[in-house]
Amino acid sequence: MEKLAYDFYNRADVLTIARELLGKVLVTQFNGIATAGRIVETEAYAGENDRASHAYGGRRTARTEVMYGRPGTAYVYLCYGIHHLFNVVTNREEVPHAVLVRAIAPLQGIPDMLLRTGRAKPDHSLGRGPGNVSRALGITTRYTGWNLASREMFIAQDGFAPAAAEVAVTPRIGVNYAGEDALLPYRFILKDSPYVSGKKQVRS
DNA sequence: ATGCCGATGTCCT
DNA sequence: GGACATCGGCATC
Repeated sequence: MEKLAYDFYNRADVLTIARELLGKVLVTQFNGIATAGRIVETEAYAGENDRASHAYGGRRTARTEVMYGRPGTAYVYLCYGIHHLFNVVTNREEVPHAVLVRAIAPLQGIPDMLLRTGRAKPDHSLGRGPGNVSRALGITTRYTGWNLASREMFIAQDGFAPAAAEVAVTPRIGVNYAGEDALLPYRFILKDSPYVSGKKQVRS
């Protein structure tokens, strides 16, 4: 597998990056435990002009500072006091764009993912939803600011590339507070993946 | 299948 | 004090 290079993240169009992250592989190797999953759902957050973004209006806090930093770093923050949500910082420095990874299809280290998430058997909930993604991969806020080309945490390409017909675009989840920006088509999913988050999922 | 609820760090008013 | 890029469990239909 080939790690995504700096130039992949250092681009101006966060929507293109969010779309292209579909099918890529997110890998963690913390404490010698290797786990990996294929990204099947992403959301773009377009920084200062996006009401749904933590950086809306150019807001800078200790938490959001990494979004203003180097493209290709991890922005991990705590949501609702419980869930660690994993994002990829994009665009050049000082432009706080990011892509939230909302779901993965588990590829490697499934027994360790089960241990981390307290499940007995793998099912479609294992990598579904941004909180579950981080739990399965062992990602916590201590890894915010980490380079995504590091040995312990990176995104790679293994040759899988979804066709345009397999990709759907929808509004983002859980951003109703963002007014009109909640309607923007900034969420990208692999249509047929059972791991994609959202309301209706029947099979197990 | 749908809905309510509790958990609870960070940021804002 | 309240809202928030959520989740899982339980109650109810």
